[in-house]
Amino acid sequence: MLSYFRKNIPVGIDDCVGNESEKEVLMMRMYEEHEYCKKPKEPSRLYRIGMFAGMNHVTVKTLRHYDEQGLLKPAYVDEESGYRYYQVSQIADLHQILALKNVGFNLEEIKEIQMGKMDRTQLIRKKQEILGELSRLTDKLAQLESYLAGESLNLSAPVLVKSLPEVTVASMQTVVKSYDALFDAMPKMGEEMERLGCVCAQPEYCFTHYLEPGYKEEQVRIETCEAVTERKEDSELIQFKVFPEVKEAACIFHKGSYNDFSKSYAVVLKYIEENGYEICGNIRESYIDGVWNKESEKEWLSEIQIPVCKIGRQ
Amino acid sequence: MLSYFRKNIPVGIDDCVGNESEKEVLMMRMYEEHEYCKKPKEPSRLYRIGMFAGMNHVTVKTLRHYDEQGLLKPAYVDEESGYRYYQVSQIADLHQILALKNVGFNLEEIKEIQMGKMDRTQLIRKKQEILGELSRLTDKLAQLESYLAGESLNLSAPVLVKSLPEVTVASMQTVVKSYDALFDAMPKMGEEMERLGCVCAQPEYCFTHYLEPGYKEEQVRIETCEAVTERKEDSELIQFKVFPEVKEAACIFHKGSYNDFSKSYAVVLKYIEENGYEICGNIRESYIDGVWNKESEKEWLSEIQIPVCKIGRQ
DNA sequence: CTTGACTCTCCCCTAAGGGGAGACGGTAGC
DNA sequence: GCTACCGTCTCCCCTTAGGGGAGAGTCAAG
Repeated sequence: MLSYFRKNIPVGIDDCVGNESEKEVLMMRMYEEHEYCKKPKEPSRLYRIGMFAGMNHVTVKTLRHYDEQGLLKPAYVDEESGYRYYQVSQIADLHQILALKNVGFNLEEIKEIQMGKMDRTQLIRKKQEILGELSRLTDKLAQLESYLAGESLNLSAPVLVKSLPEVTVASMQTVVKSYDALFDAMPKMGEEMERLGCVCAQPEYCFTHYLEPGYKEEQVRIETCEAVTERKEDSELIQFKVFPEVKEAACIFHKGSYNDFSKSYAVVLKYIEENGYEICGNIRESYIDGVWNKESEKEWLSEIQIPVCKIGRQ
Repeated sequence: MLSYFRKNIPVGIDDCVGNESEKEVLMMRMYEEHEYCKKPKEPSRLYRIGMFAGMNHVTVKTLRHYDEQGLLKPAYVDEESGYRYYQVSQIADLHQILALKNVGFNLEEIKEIQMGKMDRTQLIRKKQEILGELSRLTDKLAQLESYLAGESLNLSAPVLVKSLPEVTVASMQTVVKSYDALFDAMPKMGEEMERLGCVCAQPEYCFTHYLEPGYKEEQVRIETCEAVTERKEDSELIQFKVFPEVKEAACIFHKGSYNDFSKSYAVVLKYIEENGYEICGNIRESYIDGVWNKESEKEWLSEIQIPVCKIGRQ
């Protein structure tokens, strides 16, 4: 505590300077000689920005930015050179800013805190924010893990959880002997829809709705649906119905022949399990490209949509 | 699957168009009539950007951005109007982009993945990234909790963990009867340093180093240190030494009389405990503003620095 | 032909600074 | 007093993943 001797150095310029006399006092202090220090002209209690930055492990740019934002004004700014001079006691203020930034507050919020507009509720709100971010991040991690577990297989056909909007459809229930017979009834349905004056919705959305959960080898009860712009009169073959919105559905695109559907099912079901979801609705298979517009089976495209919800979150 | 009938629609334009014949084919398909749909001029397999965006729960801006970045080029762009047209099969590509984004990849990385520059190591690196972010976030949470626990007390004098750089000091060991006698030996030390030709380091750093851990009421062995530019010859009173860098030190600023030091100690020690640190070095008290330059005790400023390390991380 | 809904490009904006250019300021050595 | 060198100033552009809007052109329906 050698500076102990310097009792008679003029003091009291804690507030930011504004007039000439204050400036003079500050400059006097800057050039005051230490009792024994051999660098008499080095400012002793006022530091230029580079030194102040170095003392506090921050960059010059950062200090200038805080000055601009009004978070930490230098104790004194030379009018002609524009040089910023900082006091040692401002370390504490900077310290506070850095600590608040560490907790996740942004500069705007920190400024409000400085102005005293800070209460418990804001701290709690920030805590909620962090918790939310934390859960989002753990979700990401789980998905990444599932990618890592499944090799690159599911990188080209990834699972995405999205919502399915409400949709009005023309539907036709059938029981097909096997999955192969799935498309047999379709021509009839097309004719019937044309007869009833149906207009297809845009974008087109044509899918098979599996009416029973689980996998059965035969006697599969399904519903063939096509989105339409409005309900028409029900006929013997066709009923109109509205599917309510599905908040979350795990979806995967399947490219290629329908014989390989099981692979895509494996991927999406694994995803559901590994990411803490459970199936909470009947599965839809949406047909996008197929024999009607693609010559090669390899170009066929479908989407499997499985309504899910997070376990425990009902 | 009503579009089943449309077997004879020209196909095979999966690649992005470039020449005139391809364009014509595409436009043909756009204006193709459905068998039964009543909006014959509505494009059937090509969608404009708004529709394509709506189908996929993304914004138009996003699609345009992906186009610019080369992540998802529209299947066809009208040369005169500049309109972007998307194919249904591109939903799968968009799907992949969104899924990768969900896992935390940025657009640049996604582009690399699309180009096949993707291997397991990158997935693992991304996982490490997420884990790091996760631990940073839990740290934030812990600090926030400690703020919440301590009311607003420590918001004005927050604890910050930072590094202390290597420093060369002149030191003088003494045993003081009580903390009150701490400053008694200082004038002597100042004179001696002057005699030895010491030059104070800039910025000034003058502190008491407590040589024994724990708190003792009397017979405190301390070391008074002042940073200097270079070593000089040791004298009977003064030795020169180099403090190595301290990687992590929990620091707190203390404003006001030294009688209240215990309060600041309480705050910082609580912080250390609550944030999973432990003390791993001797405590320093750095004196910044004091009786030598401030009239009012309220303006005195000191900093308590406690070397710490994360428990378990050595 | 008009209207309204869509789309285009172009420009500026975000948070917290980073990087650099060109011009001064301050100090040290000669 | 001159020069070299470092520190600092302001000003400008850049980062991500798009958002907002202006002004102009397009598309389909009445």
